[in-house]
Amino acid sequence: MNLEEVARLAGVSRSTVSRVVNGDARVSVAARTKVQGVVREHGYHPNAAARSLASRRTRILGLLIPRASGAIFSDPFFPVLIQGAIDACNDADQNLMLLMDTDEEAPTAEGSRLHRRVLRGRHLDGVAIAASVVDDPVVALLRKERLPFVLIGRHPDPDVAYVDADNRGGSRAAVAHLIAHGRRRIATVTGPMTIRAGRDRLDGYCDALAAAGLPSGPALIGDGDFTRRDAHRATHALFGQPP
Amino acid sequence: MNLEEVARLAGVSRSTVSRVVNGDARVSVAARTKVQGVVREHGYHPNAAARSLASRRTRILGLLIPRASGAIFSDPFFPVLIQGAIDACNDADQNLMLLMDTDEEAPTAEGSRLHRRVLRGRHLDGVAIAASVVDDPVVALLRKERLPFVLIGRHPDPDVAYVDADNRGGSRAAVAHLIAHGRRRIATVTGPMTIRAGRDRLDGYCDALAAAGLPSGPALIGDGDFTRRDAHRATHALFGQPP
DNA sequence: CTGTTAGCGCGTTCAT
DNA sequence: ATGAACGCGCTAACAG
Repeated sequence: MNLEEVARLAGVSRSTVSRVVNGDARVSVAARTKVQGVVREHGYHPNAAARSLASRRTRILGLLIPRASGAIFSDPFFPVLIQGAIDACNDADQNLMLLMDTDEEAPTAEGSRLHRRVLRGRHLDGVAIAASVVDDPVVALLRKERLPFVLIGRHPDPDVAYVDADNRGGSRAAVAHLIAHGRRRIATVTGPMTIRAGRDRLDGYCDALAAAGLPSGPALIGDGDFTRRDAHRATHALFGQPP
Repeated sequence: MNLEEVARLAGVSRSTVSRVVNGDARVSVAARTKVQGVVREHGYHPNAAARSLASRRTRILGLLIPRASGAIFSDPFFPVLIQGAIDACNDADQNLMLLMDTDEEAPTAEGSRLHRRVLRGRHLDGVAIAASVVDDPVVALLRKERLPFVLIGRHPDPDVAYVDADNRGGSRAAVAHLIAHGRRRIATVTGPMTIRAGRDRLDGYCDALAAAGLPSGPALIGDGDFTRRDAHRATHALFGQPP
């Protein structure tokens, strides 16, 4: 069952069927009704490949996930991220392709096998990149290929689009909330200081304390690494208890 | 840059280039070398959509994930599953599309919007279904559409392909290991008895105890629900301690 | 508002 | 071993 057949059965041309299927307004009510009937009756559904070939859009978005450090396992952020990406795609009638490099294959300047297969094959309309390192070669590659992309997490280059949480502001707000409720001795467990989000959250904590004229200091700051386990340990340490 | 251009630059026909790209043996060494040179030099890569349209294969496999109960967040199994699926796809030069129904849209007999868009659009070569309920309507739908699929988790219908862990055997082996190391009073924390894997693991536990002539009983069996939190609670309860 | 006409880029016979 | 020719199913001008 394809456009041609539907057209024949409905007594119109392929173009008209295509217009109906794609919600083009320039179709008479009669023709539209007729076509919709045939479509429903025969369960017609457009072929994705043909559509992509003709329209030059795949309706597929990529989500590139780093393999490094098995982050996808330990960091509870990833399930949330993935679910969010799926939901957003569903809302936009797009599909989500999950991308991750092979074990041995760190991305190089020429691009990995994954890169060649997916990114260069014009398999995607665009790609979101989770947790890339700042000098990730993938940025340069995607640019050269003019494939739209967005980084998840701040990027220094002003020409690179990114989305990020307001880590500093959020942290500041959280601490300000405690202060507003009368707390005067507020501790924090940080993330790694090598990671932007870690620094920003600590900065926000310091912002709020400074604004309220409250003290901080090493005794109130525990080192964490964004894992549950380490947060547990660091919190016990802050309270002067064994873990 | 497409087949046509590569052919022109290499002084051969499109067919020959296609053969080289697809690893067809029936090409002279001279032609092959020449074509490969042009391909590398100009960074040619076949267009996925055109390829799919002509070959009727997309090189995309789907992984259908249930939305129910936010399992993707709480169950550590999903990140592992996803990573495994990606790796397997990479190894087979396939791509992975992640599928999940919208919030409001439980799968019905006619199929959800997701279903229509992806499954019927012949967007996939096949699909793996994670944690479907036994009477999931998706099974009947996929069958009717002749889209290859496999369930993750046992399914009663003998005509339905599935993969599953040997829950009973694994559980039995674990308990037998403890017994072999001299333990005589062995407790377990179960999963929900409404779930096949939960029952099977409890059965395996009982198998091993019975084989060794060791006792079990309510005092040694804690009720869990596969969440970390509940396992924690149940374990404390088994030891007669507050959680 | 509708139909006709060209492609989109590639796989695949079928001759040669 | 190679090339010509057709078709995959659809979108997008264009003309009417």
